[in-house]
Amino acid sequence: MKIGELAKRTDCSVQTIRYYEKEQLLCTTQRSDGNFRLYDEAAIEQLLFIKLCRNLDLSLSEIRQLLTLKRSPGAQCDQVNRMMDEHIQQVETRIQELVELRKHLKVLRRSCSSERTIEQCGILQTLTTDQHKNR
Amino acid sequence: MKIGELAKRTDCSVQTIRYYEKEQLLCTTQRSDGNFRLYDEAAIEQLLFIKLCRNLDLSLSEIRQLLTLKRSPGAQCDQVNRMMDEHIQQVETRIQELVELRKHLKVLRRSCSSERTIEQCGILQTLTTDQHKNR
DNA sequence: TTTAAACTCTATAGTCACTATAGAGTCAAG
DNA sequence: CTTGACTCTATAGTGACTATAGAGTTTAAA
Repeated sequence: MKIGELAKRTDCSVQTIRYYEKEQLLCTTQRSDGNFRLYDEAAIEQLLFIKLCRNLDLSLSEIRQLLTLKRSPGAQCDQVNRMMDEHIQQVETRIQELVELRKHLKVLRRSCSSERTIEQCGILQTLTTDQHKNR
Repeated sequence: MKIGELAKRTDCSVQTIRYYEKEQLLCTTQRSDGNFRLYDEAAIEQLLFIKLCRNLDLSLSEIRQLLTLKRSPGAQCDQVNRMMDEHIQQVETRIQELVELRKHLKVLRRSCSSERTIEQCGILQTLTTDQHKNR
């Protein structure tokens, strides 16, 4: 299977696959006579695993760690658990930040209506006034 | 006031100030004999305005638009309102995504406990099994 | 007065996870 | 044998900075 078919079967772009290889998330593969990458079914598995992790917003570095761990089945899985806990914490924090942000944005948005000129614009006025609070 | 003092008074790094100048968020300033940038109080105002907008997660491009609008006080402020509405929508969407993600992560995390080996690791097992669902 | 420290300058590279492009080579069908 | 679809490598771009190198400027102390 050449890279194009792998891309199609995993719904991943060709460039991304090459990028993952460079980043050591996929092993270097056999090459054909014409220097084309050749993949087997295991490559599909590996790539789908990576995609799944990316959907969970894990970084490539985190995924690299997981892949390494997968290769030592006897080790304790504390490290996997710790990574997940940290990751969940990061997501929690980001949600909190965004909820706060949304609140601010809505307050700000309510301070203006469409019929005004820039000069009267409640949003710009609020922003301009708030500058001074930040000093 | 030289760039270092401006940085201190706005709690902004020197590099960031130079970056904003390059990106046309701050005007080019007078220079001293030794080619140092010289700022006045208005620069503080402008920079604080930018910081405030960045805290609202507005992009530099959005902020550039706001700054341009601020300079034409007679114009209608529809554009400001529209930008804010779009921005709020983006934040909403991202919050929804992250809430979904958090749910997935928590389910996944509950599938494992610390005393297991990698081989028994519920997280890795789930991820490895889920691969197949995605095909 | 020298010299050292602290500041400033420009230009460039790095971050992350890709995406896009150029320019060249490979391969199968018609 | 040529066309078109594919593949290869290498490089640059994204956004909003951060970090570095190597040079010049200014201020204060020795």
